[in-house]
Amino acid sequence: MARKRGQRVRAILTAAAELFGERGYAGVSLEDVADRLDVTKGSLYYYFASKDELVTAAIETLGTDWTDRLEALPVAGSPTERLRALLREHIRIAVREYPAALRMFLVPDEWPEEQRSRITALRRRHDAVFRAVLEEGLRGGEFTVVAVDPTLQAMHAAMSQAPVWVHDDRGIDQLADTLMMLVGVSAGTAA
Amino acid sequence: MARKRGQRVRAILTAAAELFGERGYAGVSLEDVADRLDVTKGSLYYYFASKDELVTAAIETLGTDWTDRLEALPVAGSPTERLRALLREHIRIAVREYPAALRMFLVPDEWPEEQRSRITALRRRHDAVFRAVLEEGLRGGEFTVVAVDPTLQAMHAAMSQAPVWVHDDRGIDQLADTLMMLVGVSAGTAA
DNA sequence: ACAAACTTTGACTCTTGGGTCAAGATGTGA
DNA sequence: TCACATCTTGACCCAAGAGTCAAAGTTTGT
Repeated sequence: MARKRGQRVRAILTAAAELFGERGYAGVSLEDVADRLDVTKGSLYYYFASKDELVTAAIETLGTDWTDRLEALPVAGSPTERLRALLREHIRIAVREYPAALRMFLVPDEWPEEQRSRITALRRRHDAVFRAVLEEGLRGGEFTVVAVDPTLQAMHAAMSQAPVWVHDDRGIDQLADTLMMLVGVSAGTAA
Repeated sequence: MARKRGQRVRAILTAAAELFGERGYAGVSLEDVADRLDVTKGSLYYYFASKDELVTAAIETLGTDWTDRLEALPVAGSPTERLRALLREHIRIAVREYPAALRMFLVPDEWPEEQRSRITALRRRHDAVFRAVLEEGLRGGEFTVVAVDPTLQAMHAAMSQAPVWVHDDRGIDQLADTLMMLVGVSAGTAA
């Protein structure tokens, strides 16, 4: 009963996340979402009070899943190894599973105010995973950066757009290695 | 006569580029564009057959203008100096004038073939400016990269998203210096 | 001054999309 | 089987926005 409802909600959120990821907030109608689920628009309103609410929930689900998986990576190894593993995994998820999710996180200005702040919160948690490793590497002298924030922002920007031009494992590794340059670690270096 | 028409068209494209740059394709109506020019929507249809056509032309204007400005930068100096200048100028334009340009360049996926190829051509020309300096720096041993393409892609991704989190001159400089790390040049180094 | 060409208007059509809701369909439990 | 709760539907409302067009306004050349 309550479980069934949960599954239904989940299915809706998955469909919504895919579509909004592909075409952005204004580019997707609730009819589109309903069509993909083979139901009618009215049905969606039984579960969500508005388009905004649906979209917020969809982003939240996607963002939470994503961060969970990054946090689940092994904590062993040097900062260099761990950062590289994080980058690889992040790019892999982006490329393989949410190839179009980028627009969702990319375009906060377009979204209603309430949604914006929740996305920001998600991002912060996501960001913290990378920040922790980066700062550890800095303390240990393993990494060098101009400043922490722009470094993280640049990493995320590049990873978010990766699906546009990265398609195979080699591309994933190359991009991860390229981004390691941002912390002053060259590809050959096994610090 | 023909000149007058050209000026009018340019005025429309400028207004359109600004608006679409701010809020994206779906977020701007032709009424919005008309309002900014103190004319009515019908008037725009005298110059452009459709919203798509207007937007494509606006993107072309924006892209051409942008690349022109990068190409106009002084050619003197080492690759390091020139690349840094390019990055700074690019970020400055993105942050100050076309905060949502990225969005415009991402939309084309579903657009008609003709418009898409024009935009692709723009991108290639834009990319070539950076590629030339990067390759020169590599030949001279000044730069080190994992691979040229992911490096350029990462740079552009970061710069395109800069408007989201960069707001002042200090941020612009920091980001430019951060991106120099991608080619193996640390902030302090004046190669 | 006048006609021809050019430009702008505003009212109009049509479609799309967010949101509502009463009525029907499908369970679920006793 | 009956009653109650849980979905689902499809018709409907309303607003916004793309696109059209005849008529009015403005230039321009002669």
